[in-house]
Amino acid sequence: METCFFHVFKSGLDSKTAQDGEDELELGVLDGLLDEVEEIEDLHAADGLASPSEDFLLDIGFAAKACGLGFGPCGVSLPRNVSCESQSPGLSGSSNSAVGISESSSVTIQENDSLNKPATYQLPVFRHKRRHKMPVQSIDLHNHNILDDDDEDDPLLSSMLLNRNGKNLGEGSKIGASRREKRLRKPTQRYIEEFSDKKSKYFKGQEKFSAVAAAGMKDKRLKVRSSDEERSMRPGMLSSVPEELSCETKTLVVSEFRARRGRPKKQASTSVPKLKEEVFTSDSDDDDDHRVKRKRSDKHDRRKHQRMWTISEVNKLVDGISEYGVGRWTDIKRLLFTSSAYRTPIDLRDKWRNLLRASSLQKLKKREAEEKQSHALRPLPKSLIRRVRELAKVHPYPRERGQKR
DNA sequence: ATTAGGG
DNA sequence: CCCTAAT
Repeated sequence: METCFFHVFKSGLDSKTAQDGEDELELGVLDGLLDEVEEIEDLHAADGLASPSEDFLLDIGFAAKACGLGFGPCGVSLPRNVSCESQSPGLSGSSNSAVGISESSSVTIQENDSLNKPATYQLPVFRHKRRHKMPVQSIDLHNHNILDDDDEDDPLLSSMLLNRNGKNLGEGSKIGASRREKRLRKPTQRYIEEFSDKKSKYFKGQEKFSAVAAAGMKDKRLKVRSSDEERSMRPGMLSSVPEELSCETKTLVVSEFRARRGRPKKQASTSVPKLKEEVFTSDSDDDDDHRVKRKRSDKHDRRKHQRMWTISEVNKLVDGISEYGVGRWTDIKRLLFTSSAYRTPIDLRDKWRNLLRASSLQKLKKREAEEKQSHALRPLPKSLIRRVRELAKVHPYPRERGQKR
């Protein structure tokens, strides 16, 4: 079974990377299509050390390992790969875009659906309860399951996740119960807040774990919210954590309610009546849509939700700027970032600003000792930086062009 | 509605 | 990232 996946995926990736190696522009063009695949490819482009097949081998290794260990989720890990694999050929093949992604993604989920039953590992008591209640909220629950698997087996985490699921059940219908049930019924909006907070804190404390996970098993799905942690990671790893992937998939799956989540538009969604589904999606999702709820918590930490800019994204941005010019951010967003719901035009501009700063900064610093440290801060490939610098020369950008001493 | 600039 | 002022 694995071999099959491996074969297809490898071939797809290989062709992909081959193109990449040949022409840099090609990459830019292809970038517009898919993020997930590109993520991988760019990773290779960036560190140039790991070969695609090697990387994937690790992935498979992980999947196999998970299966061997008797974790239910193997059914989940694999389809994951399937999704990737099914996308790459389409990508190299023709100019399909968001549609293609959506299709393959949904397929992935469906596959999960069928294979997913054993996905509840480490769920002693709740497992039964959950199965009883499964019928109605099947979709949502499955989402959770996927998440659970993604987050690896962790006592604390899984317990938290458990509570999450439990909460859903509680809301779906009252369940009779034991001591634990006490916890289950409680979780209200308040709890949700608490949870998200705890979650981020927890992750901060677990740098080692995540690092190991990212490096050891190359678990691309391991999602990290706290930006601090990501910054502290080494460049290679950093680029190997495509947050978009999981989010994209999720978003597509729940596309029904997906109207506009998170920040994309901030004006409209304030006084919209909340559907019951929304409750679920809100907790099934990450901290993204917390802002919508207008609570104190999101009031003071504004940049709570941040997505790391992957090199592929930066690439796209630079391409867009060189194509349409500086200042045409809406266009760039529309044409090159259609697949990513987040990343508003403003974000693009901000990123560009930062890029300029970074490039000019790097130009000034030539010390090797500095380079070591700075290397950790910016995994940006030289070619990219070069392009940024060129664009910086051509396009005058207020403030930044002035070259702060 | 978009963009520039600043926090 | 977020917010605000200016277009």
